[in-house]
Amino acid sequence: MMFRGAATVNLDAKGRMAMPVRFRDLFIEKAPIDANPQLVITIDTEESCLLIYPLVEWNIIQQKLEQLPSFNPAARRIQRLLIGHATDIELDASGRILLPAVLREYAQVDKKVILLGQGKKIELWSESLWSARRETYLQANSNTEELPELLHQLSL
Amino acid sequence: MMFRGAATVNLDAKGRMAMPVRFRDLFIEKAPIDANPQLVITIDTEESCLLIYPLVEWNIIQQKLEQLPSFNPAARRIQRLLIGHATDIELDASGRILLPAVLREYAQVDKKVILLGQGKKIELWSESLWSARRETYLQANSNTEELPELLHQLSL
DNA sequence: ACCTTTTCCCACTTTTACCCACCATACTAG
DNA sequence: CTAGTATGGTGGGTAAAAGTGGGAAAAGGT
Repeated sequence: MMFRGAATVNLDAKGRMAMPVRFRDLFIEKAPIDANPQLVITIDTEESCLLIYPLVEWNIIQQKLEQLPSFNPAARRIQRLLIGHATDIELDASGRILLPAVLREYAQVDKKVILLGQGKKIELWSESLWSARRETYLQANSNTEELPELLHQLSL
Repeated sequence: MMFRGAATVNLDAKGRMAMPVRFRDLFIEKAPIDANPQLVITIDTEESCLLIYPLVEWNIIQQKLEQLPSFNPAARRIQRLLIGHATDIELDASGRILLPAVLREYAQVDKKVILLGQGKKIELWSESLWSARRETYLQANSNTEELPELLHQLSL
C-alpha cells in the first residue's frame, strides 16, 4: 500500500503535528504488532521540505546509503545530509508527532503545513512554500516542449 | 542499531558536552554490561570536524589502519592523523564527556555544537562551520548534472 | 607546594511526554 | 429530522526527563 493525496494540518505551539488518519493507518500497518508505529523524518536535499518514511522503508534506504563508497565526496555529502538529518519519531497516544526544531527550521514551517503522499513516503511542506512551488510546477508543465522523451511516452 | 539524526548541544565553560540521550543509549548498548560506556574521539582528516565511535567500533577501525602497508607515505600519514588523535573518553555519571582541548581547537568549537549521527559514528561540528558547510552541500546537490551515476540510481 | 585540570555533586532551566478537555464534523439510531 | 455518539483534529496543563551551569573537592603535573 502506498501513500497518496494531500492533507493540510496545523502545528501547535509546541511544534506537534497530528498525522491524518489516512496516513496514520499506513504507518500502523507497517509497524510490528503491539509496538508504536515508528517513523523516520529527514530533509529533501533538493527542496525545502521534509520526507517522512515508515521505519522499515527508511532502513532499506539507509542501508543503501551506507554502502556508498565513503571516499567519494558526493557520497559523503549525501550521507551527511540524509542520514545526518534522519530522526526517529514515534506516533504518540493521540497520533501526533513532535517535529524536531532543526527540521522545522529547514522546512521553514511555523503553523500551516501540507502533507503530500508520495508512494513510499510523505512529503511535508510549509503551506506557503508549497503553493508557490506548485505554481512554478504548473507553469513549467504547460511548457510541453521541454518534457523529456520518457514523459511523452506516458499514457495517463 | 546505528547512529542517525542531528542534535544541537552547548559546551560549557570547561569544555564539557552532554551526550544527547538518543545517542547515549546506543553507546550504553555497545558497552560491556556494568561498565561505563567507553568511546573514542578523533579527527576527520577531510573536514574540520571530530568523529566519535563506540570503543568496540573504533577497535575494528584501528586494527584495519594498522594493517596498512607502513612504507606507504599516504598510509603513514593517515595512521598518524587518525590514531594519533584518537582519545579514549568515558561518559561521566551525568552522561557528559570532556572534549580534549586539542580536539576542540581542531574543530574550532567554542560553545554551540552540532552532532550528526552517521551510522557507526557520530560527527561533531562547530555549529557555524556546519551550517556553512551544509549550504555548500545543498548547492552542490541541486546541481544534478554533476552527481555521479551511482547516486542517480538511488530511489528515495 | 602550587597551579591547573578533571571529576563529582547539586541546582536551575528548558524541553518532552503524558494526560485530559474541547470543538467540529459525520454518522447512527430513535 | 434531530438528538446522541463516535471520531478526528486542536489546544493546553503538568510532571518527568534532558540539558545546562557552576562550586568545590580530588587528581595530576611542574
